[in-house]
Amino acid sequence: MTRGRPREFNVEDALAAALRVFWSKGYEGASLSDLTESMGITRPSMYAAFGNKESLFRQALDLYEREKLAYVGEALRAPSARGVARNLLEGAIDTVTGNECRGCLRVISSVACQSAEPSIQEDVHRRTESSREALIARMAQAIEDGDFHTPVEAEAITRYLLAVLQGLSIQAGSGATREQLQQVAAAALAIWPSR
Amino acid sequence: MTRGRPREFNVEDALAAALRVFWSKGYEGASLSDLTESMGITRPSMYAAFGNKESLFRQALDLYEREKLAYVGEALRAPSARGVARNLLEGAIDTVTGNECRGCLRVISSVACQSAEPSIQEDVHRRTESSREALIARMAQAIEDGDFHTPVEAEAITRYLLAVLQGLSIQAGSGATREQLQQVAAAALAIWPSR
DNA sequence: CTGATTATATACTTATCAGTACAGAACTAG
DNA sequence: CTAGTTCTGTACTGATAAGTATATAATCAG
Repeated sequence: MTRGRPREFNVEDALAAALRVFWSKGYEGASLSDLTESMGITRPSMYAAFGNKESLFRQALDLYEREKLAYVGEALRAPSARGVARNLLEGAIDTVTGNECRGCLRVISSVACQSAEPSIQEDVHRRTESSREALIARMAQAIEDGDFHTPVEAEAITRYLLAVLQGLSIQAGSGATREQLQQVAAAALAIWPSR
Repeated sequence: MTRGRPREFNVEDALAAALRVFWSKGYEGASLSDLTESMGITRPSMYAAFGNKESLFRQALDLYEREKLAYVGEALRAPSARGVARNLLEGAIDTVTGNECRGCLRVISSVACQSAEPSIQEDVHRRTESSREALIARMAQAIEDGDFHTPVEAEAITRYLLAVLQGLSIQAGSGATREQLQQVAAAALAIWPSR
């Protein structure tokens, strides 16, 4: 029951193109001209389909989390804290080096939106915090399970692991190769203090 | 022997003000109006004293490295790899939480200059690489000294430590407290594989 | 075929960007 | 004092930013 002239472009494809632009240039660095050119649509079509630049960015973040951060939820289901850490490290390396854009869009956004509208910063912050809470809960369970050789606090070990993962994103964005990042992950896992 | 009308502002103070603006907003997020307002000078005065926005940014980076990254050079002179790691972690926490701006300007710049002029990206990249080379050399020495309990490669352990440090910067920028970051550092040091 | 509806393309709006022209002000050299 | 030099403030430049008005094109309901 669609009335009126039908849309001539595919919304998902256009959103995927916008995601690539935001991923490589950041929210503020991506101009509407950059975006609409990559999306293959005109400016009014973008506004009609996605609202405005901020809304387009949020929808691109949603797509990113659905398509590129799915590994996080799976990683948490590993049977041990070591398995969680290994899965997260491997998944992060895949994501930050396995696409045409380097680095993690969430990490990029948490840094590169410092001068953007507060609503954008809050959105990015909320997403980051929600993942951290989930990882803290998983680590608390691992502590209860007796996974750790040494006494650790759930938040501290979580923030430590997140720091390594964030560092992988930074280094990927600065040109580190997949092999170099795999050595980092191997070093981190070699000293990881749990089963 | 200065001829002509004397400058009415202090160049170092103005540069320090510009540094704070770049630090909090990034290179592209900092507009000339933001900069000159914080510096307390007019636009032509800025251009006369510093050249242009890019040159101002480079000089601000120079000032940042002189004043805020001095701890890196000192940290490398610790007698053991563990001492180097501890000093770098402590120095990083001081720098990323001890100023009115949060995070490390170098890390911020390596992410937030993705859509800036290539010459800026190259400058930031070169500075980052130079620090990494120095740390790799120090770790190679530590390996030769027999500091490490387990076999490690200098570049891998360097990139691992840098990843933790970069993660501290990201988390500071996202609102983590000094105490939270100190727990991360403590966790990293507790499992650090050398004397 | 007609009318309502929705999408498209062109061309516009206002605001802001980095950078500068120019006139006048403040100093030194003589 | 005057002449030369350098800095300051106002007001501008052209380019680009995000967002939109308007006319037209393509569909559906009747």
